[in-house]
Amino acid sequence: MNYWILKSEPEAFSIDDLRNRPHQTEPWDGVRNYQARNFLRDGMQVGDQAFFYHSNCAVPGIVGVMEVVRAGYPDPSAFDPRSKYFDPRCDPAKPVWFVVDVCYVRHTRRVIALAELKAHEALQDMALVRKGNRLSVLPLTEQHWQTILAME
DNA sequence: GCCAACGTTGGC
DNA sequence: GCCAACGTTGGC
Repeated sequence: MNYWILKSEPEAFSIDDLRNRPHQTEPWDGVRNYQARNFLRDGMQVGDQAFFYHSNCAVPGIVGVMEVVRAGYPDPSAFDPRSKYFDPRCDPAKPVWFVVDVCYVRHTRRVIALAELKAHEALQDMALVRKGNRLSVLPLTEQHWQTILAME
């Protein structure tokens, strides 16, 4: 069992959007960063738990919990000319970008704001709170996971 | 809207 | 392989 943080701008795709999807499940698409891609392709497994993080909004922070229900497979949006994530350099025979399917589990009881995460002593070594971090897919230790859950 | 951080691109 | 230019992310 692994733990993750997945970031999304709520104006593009929010925790409510995920809850409202058929089967409350959605491919986590559009990731175009190689390090994040590696986590999607090689790291994430069915049953892994992930926090949903709202970025680039009034109160950035953790808003919910998801579960990985399908492990890494090629990101269809990379091959779709109508998608905003279309990557014309990509060959379906040699996929570069990957997704996992995530399923909505629940909202956290409240937004656990980035400012609180930054202030928590036990989370100082978490990648999310380190300066300049821009990765949209981040691994978490089980200790970080439990610490954050206890902040609800 | 500003800007720091960081990734990517492409000339050389 | 270096590095300047440029684009993007995302907090504030």
